[in-house]
Amino acid sequence: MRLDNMLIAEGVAGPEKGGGAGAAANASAAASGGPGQPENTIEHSDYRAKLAQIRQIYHQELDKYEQACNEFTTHVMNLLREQSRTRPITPKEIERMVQIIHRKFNSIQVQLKQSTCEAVMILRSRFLDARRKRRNFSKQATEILNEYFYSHLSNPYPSEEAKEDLARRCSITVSQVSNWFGNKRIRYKKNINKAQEEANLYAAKKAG
DNA sequence: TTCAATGATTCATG
DNA sequence: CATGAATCATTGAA
Repeated sequence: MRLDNMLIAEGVAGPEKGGGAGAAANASAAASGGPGQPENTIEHSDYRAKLAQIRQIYHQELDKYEQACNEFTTHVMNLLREQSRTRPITPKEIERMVQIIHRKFNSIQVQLKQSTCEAVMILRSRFLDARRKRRNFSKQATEILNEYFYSHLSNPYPSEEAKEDLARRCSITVSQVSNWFGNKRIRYKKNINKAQEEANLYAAKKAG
């Protein structure tokens, strides 16, 4: 079942009791290619804490259902035993009854797995989104980038080498340099008036 | 707490 | 694939 694999892969659900056949977990770890560096440690432990919380709730609910299922089963068995005094009841009939009950509770558990799976997916996407870990660049870094931008205002498109150089000097990645220039260009164009002050500022700085 | 600035992502284009 | 545009999510100052 896909749901089980998913939950197991996230460490939410343990192996099925009774020794289910273990299916190969296909790693869907699509490396984002970009600056998705595994710069965790703190972030990651936070992630795992929340994952553990989900796991705890999951097992809690699972136990609850299992217990309820057992209770209900014995209850029904007792009823059947009473009835057996007034009419014949075959073992087949009892077995069928038990199966029906188990199927019902099983479908409830599937729902539980589904909602747990959903919660894990949401948690994952939230932690995978780098926009949530945004930090502003250092003052000097923006200084360097602005200096380049305004001294190449007629053609603010740094070559790959220039990007690498800027990245090195700013202690950021080339992707971040590209992002910065992408944002800068469009935001400069958006209101030239205000940006003009900045342009003058950097022009003066260069002259001085 | 509000809000502009800002870094990152998504989507369309060529 | 690089870019522009729109949008998202966080930061930092008012």
